[in-house]
Amino acid sequence: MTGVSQATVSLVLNGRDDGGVRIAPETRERVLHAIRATGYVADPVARRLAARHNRILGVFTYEPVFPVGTGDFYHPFLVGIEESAERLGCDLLLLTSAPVTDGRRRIFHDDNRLRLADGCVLLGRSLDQDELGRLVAEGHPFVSVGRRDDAGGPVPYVGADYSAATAAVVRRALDAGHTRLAYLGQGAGPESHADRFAGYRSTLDAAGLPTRHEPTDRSPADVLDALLAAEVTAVVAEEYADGVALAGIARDRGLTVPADLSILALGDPTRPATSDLEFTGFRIPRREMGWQAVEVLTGLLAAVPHTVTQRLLPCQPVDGGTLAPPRH
Amino acid sequence: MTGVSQATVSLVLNGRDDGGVRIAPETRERVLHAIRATGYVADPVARRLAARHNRILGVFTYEPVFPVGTGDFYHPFLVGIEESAERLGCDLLLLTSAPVTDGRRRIFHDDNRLRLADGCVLLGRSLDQDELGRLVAEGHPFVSVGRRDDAGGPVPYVGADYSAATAAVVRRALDAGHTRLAYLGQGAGPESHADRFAGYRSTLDAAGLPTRHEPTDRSPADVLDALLAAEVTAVVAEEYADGVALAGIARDRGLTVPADLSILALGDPTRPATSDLEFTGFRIPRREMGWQAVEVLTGLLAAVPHTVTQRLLPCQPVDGGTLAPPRH
DNA sequence: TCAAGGCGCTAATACGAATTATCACGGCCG
DNA sequence: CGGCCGTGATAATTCGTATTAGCGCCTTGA
Repeated sequence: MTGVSQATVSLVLNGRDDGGVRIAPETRERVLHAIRATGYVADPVARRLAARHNRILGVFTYEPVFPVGTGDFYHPFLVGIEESAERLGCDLLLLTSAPVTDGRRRIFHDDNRLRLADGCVLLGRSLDQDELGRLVAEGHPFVSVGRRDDAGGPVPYVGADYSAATAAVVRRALDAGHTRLAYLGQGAGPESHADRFAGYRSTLDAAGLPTRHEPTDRSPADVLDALLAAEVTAVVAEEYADGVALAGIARDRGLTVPADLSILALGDPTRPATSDLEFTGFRIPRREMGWQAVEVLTGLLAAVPHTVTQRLLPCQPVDGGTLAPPRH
Repeated sequence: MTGVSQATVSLVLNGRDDGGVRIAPETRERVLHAIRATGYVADPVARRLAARHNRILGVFTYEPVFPVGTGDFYHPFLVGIEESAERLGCDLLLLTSAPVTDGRRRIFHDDNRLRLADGCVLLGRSLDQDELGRLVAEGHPFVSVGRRDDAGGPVPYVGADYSAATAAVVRRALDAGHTRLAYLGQGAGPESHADRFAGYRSTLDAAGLPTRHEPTDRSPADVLDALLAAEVTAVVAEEYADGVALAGIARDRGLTVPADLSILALGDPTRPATSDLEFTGFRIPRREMGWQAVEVLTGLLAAVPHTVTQRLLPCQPVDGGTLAPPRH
């Protein structure tokens, strides 16, 4: 249309006028006019191949991206991620094609489109250690939402400070006069569980009080029996849903929460569970974690110096009504 | 590593053994071994450049993808889209980078990554007519979630049959004995509104009853006054939230819903609105619309013959408690 | 005896843009 | 008049893959 070469179009298209590049204003105008007339847009694929980046951020979740069963626990993270992406002019590639092998989604498979994106945000309660290690080893830029242990190298993350938040919850129970507290949950496995347990244990240790760990592989009724037998007066529940179940069975037995038993929830519900109780505990800054994850990732991509790539955000305390002084 | 050419690797990588392609089993094994050893994965960008498609579906929303303010009205659509995409082994590209110009997001801008995807799902109450026309004209494969009028050509869509669903709701009111019904809402503009109004009007026309259209640009109080003055006994509310507002003001005036006034809601809430009433009306098959949208799109892409590209799905009636026979 | 085809593989090319080295052309200087 | 420089543009190369037309040798059938 304009009689110029492909190179010239490229230069005009990208508004280049820096070092060494010179286009006569008249020519530039002619090309721009043709671009507008035809609505020409550079093929993003070819562009990416040549330029090595394309402002696309991958989002990989170990759970379905738009969850149904998990009661939308992950939704706020995605809201935050989207808001950041929009602000930064990035598109999001949801890696939904990852096949489920051996009961879990895998990032690396024989047609993964991971590298189509400049970098990647990882989401999920527990990330596969091998895959994480491989991401680190191969130098893929990525950020985990949620703290992760090293995997052959430091893992960039934006997590919630479960340890501090749990410690704060436990201290509130201590302040209320409790001396026999139990931790209800795994307390191990995913970092988020281990961190909570660490916060629980260290606070009680510091207070010189005994700890008690109640696993969740038994029925709530059995758990309650064990707790009562041990004269426990306050329980911190790793999972909101476990707290709800315990409260339910306690009520069935004629016990009142919190008068007879205080129950504290360490975070928002990850499994669907409804209760008319509002639990004392804390709220996870999920949206903010999404924001900052994208921030860290783009910082990584742009190699911005002094970017802190491991961040723990504080959780917001929730008063609720499930903590009361112990009976004597 | 194996001493073979790039072409051979490509052939082995893609498991080609069809027409004309022959690789010695021994060679194939050697290459496969090297691939496994190095964890080599073909660059999806280059692959796309050569193959012209990449199993990536674009998702463009005229509202934020992960909405907060709209009370997650769009969430179920996305759930359906994701489920289909996962089943089909497709990734989703959320076109979040679309800039907002003149108060609305635009698909076409000077760096749109639309063509990176094989096709595109469009979501939103009202799609820009010009952009829709351009998509049709340029032959971009796409599907709209929600029925759309032609835009210089037929628009592929998967919509809800608002017209039929509204007609059914109105007929229920007629069966209950109502003869003076009003339509509360725009009744025009987006296709979804126009369709509802068409269902309302045609049903009353067929019954030989008068129609009454109450716009929403006045306060609920004024609306209620007008309705009572006209001795209207049943109102169909285009928007759930408008129904809630009307019910609220009616209650303030000492009226009872539905004894004094029946209020029917034409679909799920699109704006946040809470009410202790469960409205009689219908439910939009949002998740299913998402499923089928992806189905239509992939049908379009694969040029599957006899694919119906314009589909209207039935809405599910909801009984609720806001319809009662009129007082005499 | 010879054309036709089978065999396993590779060289070359296409995909569409970004980038860089280089070109032709005047004008200016000494 | 030759050399130099600033101009404005382009040819050529690159990115990493998919695809195709052959390569030379050997077997087969007529």
